[in-house]
Amino acid sequence: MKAMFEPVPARVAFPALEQRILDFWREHDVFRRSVDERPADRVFSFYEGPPTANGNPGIHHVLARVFKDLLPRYQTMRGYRVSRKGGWDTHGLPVELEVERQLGLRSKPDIEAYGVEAFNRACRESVFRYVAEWERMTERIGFWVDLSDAYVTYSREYVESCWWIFKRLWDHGLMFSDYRTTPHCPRCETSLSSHEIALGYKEDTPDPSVYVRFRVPPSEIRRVFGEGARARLGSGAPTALSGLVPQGAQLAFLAWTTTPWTLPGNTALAVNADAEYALAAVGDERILLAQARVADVLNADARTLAVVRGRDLVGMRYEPLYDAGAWFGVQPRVFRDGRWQPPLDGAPLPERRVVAADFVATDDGTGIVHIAPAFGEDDHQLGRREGLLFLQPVSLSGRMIGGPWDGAFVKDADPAITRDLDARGLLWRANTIRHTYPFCWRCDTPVLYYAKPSWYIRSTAVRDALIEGNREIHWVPEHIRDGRFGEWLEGNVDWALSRERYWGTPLPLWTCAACGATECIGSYAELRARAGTAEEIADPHRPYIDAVTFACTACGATMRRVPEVADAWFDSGAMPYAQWHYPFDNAETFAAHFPADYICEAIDQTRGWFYTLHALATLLHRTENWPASIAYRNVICLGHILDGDGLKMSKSRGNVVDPWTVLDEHGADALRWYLYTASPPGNSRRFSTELVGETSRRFLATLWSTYSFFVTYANIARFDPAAASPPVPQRGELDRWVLGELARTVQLTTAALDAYEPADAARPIEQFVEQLSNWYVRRSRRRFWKSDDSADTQAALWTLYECLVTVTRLLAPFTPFVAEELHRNLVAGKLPGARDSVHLHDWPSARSDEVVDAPDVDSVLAAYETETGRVMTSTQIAHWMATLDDEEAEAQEQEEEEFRRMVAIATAHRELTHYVPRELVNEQRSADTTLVQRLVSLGRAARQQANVRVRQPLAELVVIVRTAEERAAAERFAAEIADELNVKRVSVGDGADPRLSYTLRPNLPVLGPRFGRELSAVREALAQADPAAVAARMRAGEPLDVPGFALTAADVLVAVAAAPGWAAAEDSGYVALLDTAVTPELANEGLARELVRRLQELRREAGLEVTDRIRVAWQGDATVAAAVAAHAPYVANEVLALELAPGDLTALGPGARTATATLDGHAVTLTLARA
RNA sequence: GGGCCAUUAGCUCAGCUGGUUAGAGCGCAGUCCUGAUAAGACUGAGGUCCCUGGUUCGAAUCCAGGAUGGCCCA
Repeated sequence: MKAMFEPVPARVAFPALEQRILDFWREHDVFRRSVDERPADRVFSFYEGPPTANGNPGIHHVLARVFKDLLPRYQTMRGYRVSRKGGWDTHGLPVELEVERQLGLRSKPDIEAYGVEAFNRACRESVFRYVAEWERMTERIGFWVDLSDAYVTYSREYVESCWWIFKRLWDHGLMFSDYRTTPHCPRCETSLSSHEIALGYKEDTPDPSVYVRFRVPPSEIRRVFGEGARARLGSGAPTALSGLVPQGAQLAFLAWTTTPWTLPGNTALAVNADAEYALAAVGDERILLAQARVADVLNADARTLAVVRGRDLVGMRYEPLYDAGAWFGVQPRVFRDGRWQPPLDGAPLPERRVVAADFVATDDGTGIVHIAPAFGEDDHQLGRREGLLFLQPVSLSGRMIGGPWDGAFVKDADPAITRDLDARGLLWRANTIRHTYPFCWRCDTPVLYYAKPSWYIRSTAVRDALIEGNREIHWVPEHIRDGRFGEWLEGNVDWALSRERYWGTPLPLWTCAACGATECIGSYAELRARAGTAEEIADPHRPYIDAVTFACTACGATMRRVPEVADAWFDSGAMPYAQWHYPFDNAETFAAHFPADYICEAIDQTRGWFYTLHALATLLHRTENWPASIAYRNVICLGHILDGDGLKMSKSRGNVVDPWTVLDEHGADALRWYLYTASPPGNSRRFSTELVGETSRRFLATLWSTYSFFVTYANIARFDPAAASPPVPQRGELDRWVLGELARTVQLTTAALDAYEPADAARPIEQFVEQLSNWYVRRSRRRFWKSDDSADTQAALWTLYECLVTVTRLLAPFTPFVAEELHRNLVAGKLPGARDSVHLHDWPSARSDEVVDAPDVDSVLAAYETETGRVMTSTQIAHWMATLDDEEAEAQEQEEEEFRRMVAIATAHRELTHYVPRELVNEQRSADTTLVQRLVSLGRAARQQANVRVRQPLAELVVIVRTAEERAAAERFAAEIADELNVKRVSVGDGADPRLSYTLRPNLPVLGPRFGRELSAVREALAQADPAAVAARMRAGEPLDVPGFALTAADVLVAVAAAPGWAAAEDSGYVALLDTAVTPELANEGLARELVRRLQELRREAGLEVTDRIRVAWQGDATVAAAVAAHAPYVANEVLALELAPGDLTALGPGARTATATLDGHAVTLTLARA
């Protein structure tokens, strides 16, 4: 007869197993079926944050993808349809940089010379360079995502959806252009948005730290410090300043900067109006700087001559470090009426002067800030407010324009400028500081702050809505919501959108050079109509789109597209709409999937994708009656993977672990399980291949060996899962215990997954498998294969089967491969209604089924439809049951009838709604088992102390527990403890035992609240009391005799220890006392067990099957003979011997196997042969 | 300079709202058990619960300050 289950080897190579499962999924189209079989009107929406495929995937990508995979698999099993549309992020600087490297281009002029058309073609070809690697990794780790239908951000349709968004924002005044200071990458020659800047900060960056003199001209010295000049001191008393700067002495403001290259652009100095500034004398020279900085900045011999307020310095003029005219090719500009414009013809340029600004602090530098409106953000604002001169002697590529260092990169000009100032006596001090400075997150070039025109999205207009919407988002970990993300939203600034680049979504803005009019185009049809062309827009990218022009409606001149493309983050934020080409297509699909129920990325996306999704959803919500103001409801924000030294893995550090080394060695399930269980998802985690291997051995191998054990004995016992299972109440105590643990595991795991806490969901499974293997199976071993009671064997097999099948379902989202393997052998084809894949089944539900007499399913379904007019599928029933908990059921009493009916249906469909009755959860039973395990553990410890092996039977074990309930439990489970510890009798001691000594400890949780401050006195009194007497009164239930305090048994804890002569182990008040005396009778029995063990070993050495019967011959001394004589039936039964005879070694004929051994000090020769 | 997170055994991590003697897995040492046998169990060594104050009868836990690391922002 063919075995019910395929035999399972005790060891397995998981990577090879996983390959077979992958083949199975592919051949049987399991992923697609798992989606399509779920009702189309029950959508769980998942958004894939698009990765870029122009680099090799690393272990951190695996991390994100396995967490992305988990919840869609789970929700599918909960009855939802979870379509998983893949996506690829294809635009942006990373792609351009890669292509520049390939083509040997070094700058934008190089690209222009090479040709934008060819360049963009190369970009398009390069974005999928590693796509095969990505697909291979994605499939290998079991991330189910539909890459065949992935959205591609460069596609014509995707770009058009982006245009539609731009148009909506434009129409509602949410896009604008302004001349502003933005972080600028001089190599990429484009702006970086604030979230990009956030990616590139580097700590400990060395930069020059220079203190520079800004000389005050003699005329100005005379004006301020000459005859009759006055300034207010801190006290307010007027003090004559005249004479403090002698005739002919030099006077200078001292300012500090870390960017000498901005000094040629200096047009003002800023002071804090309220701060105190010192006029200090250093030799003959006079220096002005913040009073608070004098000690740090000036030499020790400097003297403070006077102190004035910053506001007294405002308006003072100083000499330019470099004359505006010295910079050939640089056009001076001015701020007039708050706007940046060319100077009026013939009008003098604004003079360099001192201005007041709130941002000036006096805790570093000199309290006097060098202002270059062409560079810093604060400087630019100040220039606008104060009408300052604007000089920008630096090109967009970061090179000096004109002057002595024409063409030098600014960072290279720093030392030259410093030397020049030194030579001219203008340098006070120069050295190097280390601070945090932003670098371009892609090309690692230091970012320059640089004023230039840019396009913006007015996200500040919806700042409150962004914050409001964020409250509705469930963040894991929770602190991100109000912490990192919330604070980011609070400090929201307008989104600098434009990039002066090539390979990106072109901004659909056309401007008229003649009159300045701007139009935004929202679709290709609109553009064709506007341009009056019948020709389709085949490719919306540059340069083709730049060629489309049309006449300005205002003045009739030609309108041309602005040169910029969009920040690629805009593309990613647009994916909820653009992935479906909404609103041009798929309006229903979009509506069904917006907002996402779940997204998941690493924490570095807080200012990236998490933000752009949220920002665009909020902005679009502003423009119309949008379905929802948030783009996602639940988000798991993953911590980074760190290397063994706790450093972030990154390509630039070269410490990236190749996922394939882990996958090939330990397999995807081990890696997945490790990532889920190692730490909560938000924590950063150290990673090593060894840790994954440990997971594999500890968890997967344990599960596998339990599974292998089951299959071995189920086949022997002809177990048939299609037969009727024995009712749980008729099974053994151990069975009911393990099923209770199982039900609790289902509850815990389900609740944790519903809360988006994968680690909390996985850990109970791990604990359950451990208990299943190391307690249930171990305790039940004999029941499986040597039971005289076939009903008991069946009960054990059924229980283990149910546990394994349910664990398989629970594991399906976590470790989809091994779950599938077990399902394929244990369930598929073995049960009516069983599916060929575990991933097509429903999630186990832990709820009650009151209705036992289930009517025919079809008739119930029909009746349900007739009565309610609604159609119910079995999947829906399963979901309904899984989500409805008791409270809800009570609250919906009016639906009781409907509930009952559905329970009936679900019960009839038991193979679909895999079902673990929650009544099985029995806290008492769980606690009892924990107690038994604890006492057994103590018993082993006692044996260890006495140095008596477990195989040697002993007469008695006395256990002592702490409470009456535990006492009852210990008595009830005495036989089990005796069996596990190989003792003849287990008794429960009461502490009065003379073999014990006592110690008393106060029960602090009880006493603390009652006595508070007096507690130490109580302790003292207790320490003085006679422990044995107190213990005696406690047992008697009398008030305790502790002077001064009325204490009862509940107030005191008694610990006991063994008196000499007994082996004892104690832990937390639990005691195991072992009678270590070995009588000749016990020794005899111990020897018999030694014989069994040696014979079993011999069976295995002989390669016998588990069920083979044997004949045994033995030789030994009188002691051995006595042992055999006393225990022959036992020995024969244990080793399946039909014959157990003393004597001749060769009597058993050829094929016999012989071994000699010294057992318990007695020489024995054993021979066995197949019967 | 600011924010968030972390800091518990050699390593990776638990430790709930304060309460008895702070735990697990791995590693190490030893012992044992076993038709689950290249598994498993037990015992042991290994801890300043990052530091300093405070609150409290009592702090790994709460509060304040600091240190170190990671991330983020300026």
